[in-house]
Amino acid sequence: MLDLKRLRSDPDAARAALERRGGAGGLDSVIELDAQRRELLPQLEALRAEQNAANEAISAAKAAGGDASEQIAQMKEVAARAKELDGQLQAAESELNTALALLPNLPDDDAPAEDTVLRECGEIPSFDFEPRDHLDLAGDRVDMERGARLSGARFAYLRGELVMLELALVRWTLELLGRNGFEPVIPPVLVREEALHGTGFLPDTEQQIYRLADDDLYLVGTSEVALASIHADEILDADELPLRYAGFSPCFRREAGSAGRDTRGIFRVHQFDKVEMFSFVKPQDAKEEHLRLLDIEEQILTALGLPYRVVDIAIDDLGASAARKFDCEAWLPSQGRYRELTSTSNTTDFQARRLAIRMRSEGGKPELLATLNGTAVAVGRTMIALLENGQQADGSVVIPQCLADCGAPAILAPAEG
RNA sequence: GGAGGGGUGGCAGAGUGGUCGAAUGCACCGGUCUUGAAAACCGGAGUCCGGUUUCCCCGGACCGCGGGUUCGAAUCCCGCCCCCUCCGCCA
Repeated sequence: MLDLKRLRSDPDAARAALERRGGAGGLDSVIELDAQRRELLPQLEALRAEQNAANEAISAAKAAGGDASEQIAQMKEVAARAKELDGQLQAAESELNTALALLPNLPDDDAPAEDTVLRECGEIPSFDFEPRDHLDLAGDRVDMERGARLSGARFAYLRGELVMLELALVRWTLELLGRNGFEPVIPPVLVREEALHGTGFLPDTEQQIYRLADDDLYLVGTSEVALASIHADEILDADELPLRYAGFSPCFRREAGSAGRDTRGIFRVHQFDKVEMFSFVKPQDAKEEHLRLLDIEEQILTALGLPYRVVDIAIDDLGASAARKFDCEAWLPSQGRYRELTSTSNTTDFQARRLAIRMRSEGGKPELLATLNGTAVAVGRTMIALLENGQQADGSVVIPQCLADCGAPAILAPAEG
């Protein structure tokens, strides 16, 4: 959510920023509704003041044993008018809130108009054989057929050695993040609407989200939702910032509208596990923290021996809450191209405002802080990259030593059959 | 799932229709006293929204959240959320 005061005092700057991300249409109605509200509010407050004064007089009269029936009769009318005004005000406010919630975050000045590759790192492997894709390499350790039989398309059983690989990957990642100040968290993945609204996924991406039929709860598409909400309605001590969390949880996405895309294997599935980084920082530290999250993502990819590139994401591809976003894309030999593995966003005060997360500096007033998120490891996609880049001519896969040290098999046997 | 109890300021805890934004205690921040400290005493202090001579004052809102009754609601009524206890069930 954007700062209404800033929109009011400098609408042109906001309009210019919103136009960069493809339309400032909603802004005008916000400003109009705000003006409406600001006209009604003082009227209502004047009536309330009148009521308050009368209430004092009435109770004084009654205490003195006098009669206040005339004044009470008068106040009846005032109360009726106040009620009517209040109705109008609430209608205006609710429209205003809806309109305001539809506005995305203002993009960072540095966010580019086009996707921009910042760098390519690591060595793209060259094979003296035709590289297999992850599904061929995994065999029935990624069991799509039975997954589909159980739950439908885009679901899979992960089996055998790959389970141990996942656990090692998660363990290794959480330890690395722990050294970087992130507290591990396993959050609820079933959340109320407020949490999704607060993080900007609603009303923006409804069609991507699973909703329970009987319980006003939603399955999260990322633990970002739960991590952001961990401090909702709190005023944090500025001295204890930054606060960093590493969430580990399954993620659920409907993938509506992506029919026919990435249908093979587990690249795009309805359920996957992910380790997510989330930071609460002072506003002035947000950009630096963003680079820090990106750096950790790169450290992870580098340590796993995966060739990757970093993309500065175009303004029109930013999610509603992001002011700027970097993706890390790993090289997939079977596709001969880079594909998204991780992503980090600076959401500035957009989520903090919606979730009412503030900080207080020594002796100061509460002020909004900034939130940032970044993928540490999207397990499914990372395993794809590990399999495909680590494959050998016989179909076996060499797993990085750091993961073997955490309990992964050092070498995955060739798939059977 | 059944039965009951409860959500009040940073914490504890009064308050069941009328000067209640809210007693009191603790904690906190000033000040007096003291060589210094403690104690004692005096004073201050919440959040949000408007206005404004922009933190100086004025108005409004906030006693879990949202409605309702009333001239007037922390207090009465309804719905929701959360916490606790007991029973049942369960990994």
